[in-house]
Amino acid sequence: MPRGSASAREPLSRGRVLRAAIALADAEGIDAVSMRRLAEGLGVVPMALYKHVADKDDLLDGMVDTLIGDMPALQAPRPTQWRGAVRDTILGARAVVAAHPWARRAIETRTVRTPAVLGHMERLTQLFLGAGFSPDLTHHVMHLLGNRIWGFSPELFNDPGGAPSPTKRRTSGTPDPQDYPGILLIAADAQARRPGAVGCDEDFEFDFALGVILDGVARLHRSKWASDAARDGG
Amino acid sequence: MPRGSASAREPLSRGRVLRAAIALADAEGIDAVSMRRLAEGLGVVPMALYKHVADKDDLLDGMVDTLIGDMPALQAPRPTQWRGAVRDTILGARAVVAAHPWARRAIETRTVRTPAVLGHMERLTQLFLGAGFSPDLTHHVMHLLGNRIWGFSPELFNDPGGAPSPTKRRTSGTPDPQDYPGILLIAADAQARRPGAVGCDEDFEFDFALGVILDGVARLHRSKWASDAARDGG
DNA sequence: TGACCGGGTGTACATCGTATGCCTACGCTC
DNA sequence: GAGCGTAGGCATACGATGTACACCCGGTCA
Repeated sequence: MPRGSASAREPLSRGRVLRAAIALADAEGIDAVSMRRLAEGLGVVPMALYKHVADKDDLLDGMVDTLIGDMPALQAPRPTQWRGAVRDTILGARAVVAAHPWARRAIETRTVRTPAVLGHMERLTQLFLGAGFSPDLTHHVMHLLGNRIWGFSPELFNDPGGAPSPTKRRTSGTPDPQDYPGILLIAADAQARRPGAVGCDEDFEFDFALGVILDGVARLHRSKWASDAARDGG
Repeated sequence: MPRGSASAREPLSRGRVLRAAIALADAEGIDAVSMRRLAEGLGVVPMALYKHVADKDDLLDGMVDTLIGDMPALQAPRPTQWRGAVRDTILGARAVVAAHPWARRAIETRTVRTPAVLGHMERLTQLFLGAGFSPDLTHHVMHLLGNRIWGFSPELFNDPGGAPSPTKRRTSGTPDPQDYPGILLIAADAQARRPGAVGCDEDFEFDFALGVILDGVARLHRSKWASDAARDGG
């Protein structure tokens, strides 16, 4: 009865819920995604969502999963091209994550491994194995890449999220820049190299770091690190 | 009146609040740290905490800050020893973080840079600058290290936190291991190398990754990467 | 003496996730 | 068609959380 018009509202589904949640997070940030706000946007009562989603954790997992499901998959590259293929795969992931500012934090906080997440990890793993990397080295390389496989690295100097309101943070004294001459020096240097820019060039930093890592990996691979059976105590 | 004994309770202070919060997090996990639980443990009403802490974010910031303040600072090393000094500094941080399981997640989610955080970053920065790294290269190296400066890297394969209760996660189907042969292969290989072990050898993976990164950095430094003025378009 | 003020108290509110039970419409079998 | 299980949306309610706001008490200082 309270339902203004009993029109043929298309029924909910897990996919529709997840897509609505992603849209809401895109529009208003991840903190705006509460079961109540989400249900409201779908013209439905909050508890209705629980027919399609186990709980809020499952919702977040689903959001991350559908997002990562959108990441492009490359055609099988030639084994000699593994370096470029890895870079392309990771930069493709980076593009997807960059389009959804909430995704970085969401991926970091998720704990379970959903199919799309595993699929992305599997593709990268196959690139290394296909290039002749040993399973052992491949394993270590995946750890070495860490969250960089998702196309992001922690923001060391920038502040993610909104600007810290100036009225807050009164209890802990604001640190004095003069106490950190080294940081000040590299900040000034960066500023001089990119006049007018705010913050660091995250895209450059990411590609730089990825390059250093893949160079190191390539060197290990060439040195037949993989074929040495006994490398540590175990 | 409700205060059982009006004994001379030692007054609260920011330090006492933060130490109590850390102890609570150590004992029962970070989720147990609510303003109410914390106040209860201190024999005080919840709102009393707000006289020493701006809000819950400030509390978390303070916890991280005092924790990082405990990290050991090395004596100034000789410039030729920068690699070992960096490694020791980071492994020292790792030891502190490892002693407080909640710290990893807490550090990741914090956004503001508190004095102790900046101090740790400053010390590392100085190690590179002192070894003759250019400010530019030092800057990139700090980004390259990322969260690894805190002594942890994302857990790719393990599940942090409590075991996922088997009754949950019913909505999204559990993935079939057979769909991920590459991951399965490296997991089986790791299992064969360390029979009876559960999960990955995080300590080894961390040191391995740190070694690859520092090797790459050393090579860049030796190749006088820093002295090339024009390296990209900008 | 009286004003101030640092610090602890009490009450109250908005918001959140979600347990539980009900109600309705559809599709199945007999 | 009669009976009925089931999927999906609804209504209510509970406990927990962060924190705004007003108060009050004991000291210090003019």
